[in-house]
Amino acid sequence: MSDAVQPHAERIRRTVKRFFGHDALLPGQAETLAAVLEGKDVLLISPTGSGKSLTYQAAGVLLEGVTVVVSPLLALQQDQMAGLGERHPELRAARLSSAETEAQRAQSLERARTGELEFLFLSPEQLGNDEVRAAVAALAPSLVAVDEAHCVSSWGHDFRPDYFRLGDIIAELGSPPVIAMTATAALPVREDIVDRLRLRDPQVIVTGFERENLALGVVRVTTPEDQRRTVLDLVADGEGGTGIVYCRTRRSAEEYAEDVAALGRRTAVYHAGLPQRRRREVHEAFLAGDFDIIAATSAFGMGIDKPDIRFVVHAQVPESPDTYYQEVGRAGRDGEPALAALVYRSEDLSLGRFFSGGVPNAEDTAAVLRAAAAIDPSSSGWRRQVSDRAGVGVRTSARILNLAEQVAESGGRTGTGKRAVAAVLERAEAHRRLQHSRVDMMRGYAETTRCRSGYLLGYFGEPVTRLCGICDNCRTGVAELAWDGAEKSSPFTPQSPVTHDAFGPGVVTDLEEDRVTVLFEDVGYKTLALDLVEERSLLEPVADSPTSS
DNA sequence: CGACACAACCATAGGGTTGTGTCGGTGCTCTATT
Repeated sequence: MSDAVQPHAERIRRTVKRFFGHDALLPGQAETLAAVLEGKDVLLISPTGSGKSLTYQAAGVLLEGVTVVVSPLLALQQDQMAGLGERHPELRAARLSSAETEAQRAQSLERARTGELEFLFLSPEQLGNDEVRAAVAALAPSLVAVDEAHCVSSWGHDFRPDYFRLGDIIAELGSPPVIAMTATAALPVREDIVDRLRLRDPQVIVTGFERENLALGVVRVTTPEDQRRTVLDLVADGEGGTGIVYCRTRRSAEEYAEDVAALGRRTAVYHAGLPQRRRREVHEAFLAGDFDIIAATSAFGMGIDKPDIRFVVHAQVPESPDTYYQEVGRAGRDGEPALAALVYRSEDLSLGRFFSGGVPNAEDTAAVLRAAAAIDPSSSGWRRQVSDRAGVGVRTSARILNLAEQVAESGGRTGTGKRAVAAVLERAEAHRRLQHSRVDMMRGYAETTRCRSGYLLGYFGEPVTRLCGICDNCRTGVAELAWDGAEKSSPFTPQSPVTHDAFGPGVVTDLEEDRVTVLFEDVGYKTLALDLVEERSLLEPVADSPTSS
């Protein structure tokens, strides 16, 4: 046990025993709780089912005062509150959302004021509302827990821009310690979380990434007919086990649901186009074991904590290893063997590029920057006013404002002129390049002859010390040919800074015998052949700065 | 970016080719009607 843990160990142990009935803590929990007691921020990266909820709950109990829990989905908030209510009725929780009436909301705030509530659940959008934020700030919360914190990065850039404002919001809540929790986060996602939540010198705690019971595999197909048959064969091979078929479009999910049902499995379709009620029904029936197979879009995911999912088949390749790992991570939580099969047609990669392609146009950007400069930022509903005045939709407008803020933070050009507009657009372009490079990394995964597990672990910045032995490449023996053991005779080291002639500064994310993958600040992930890099000395290690030694 | 629907085209019938347009994922919240 580390020195930081020691002074608090007894108190932590007693609290966890008394409130949650556990004698021992799981990996990462004690460190997280000790750090929070020291007033530090924590980024906790830990698989689902490893006790992340208990960690923030115990932290909330250890710290006097109300804990604000930021959670992305209303359904998830409901699950968490129900779990608390069932197991720990003495730990009172409430939430503020659009599902509560004005009277209920007032009552919850009142209960929080009198100290009756331990936990208050909110979406980032609620906290983005001026009045709600002021009311929560008046409670002087002692802790902010951000659940599913990867959403900051995956949604904050465009889909749910309020995620990008959480840093400012937490400051307005009085800057209490923050626990950000997620199951997976590659380097740029961690950076987004730390930057956007404004975590102060956070303790980054990573516990077990590898899923030893998950057999990864890829089936390469060329025609749509081939693809369809392969998916259905994989489901049929599932030997009666429970599984998910992930599809990229609602339509494809509908079609596969029909085809799979024809195999005689109890099947349902799930996507965001279904009525709310139906979605809840399917979700609950699946957890209860009343469906065998769900054909779904990416809408089916967070909150699916079912231990005995035996396989996850991707009918089309997703847009990034980040998404892929999240989705396959739902299989085999019980530790029994599980299968993750990707049916890969390279044409499907283009959909990933389309979905991550949008960059705001120059006219909208200029209009929003002008409107923002003309309206007093402290006036209520500023963002709404800016959007109205600029004549640009709220979401686009919010995104442009977020981009402009990032430009300002990094010392870029501000104001309303041509060069300020260009700086905003360049920022958006840089993000688009990162997204597209993630698609390239997904292609790399699908086409690699390496151990698949090793490829993903490397992508997520984890040390690769052995072959998984159960992925398709390991089983056919091709992975062994590429494997050169844990020792790498490369001039580069994982996680170390480098600089490239054309791509600029970056960080080494992964090493193979003959190539190196670098995450560049401006262009995202690039995998470079080592012989070429050495021959032309394209890539130079950057000496460690004195501060980091 | 690419799949798909639909229309126009050729030319004396209807099926293939080419061109044009549309659509594609993830959720919160607010507001006005039933």
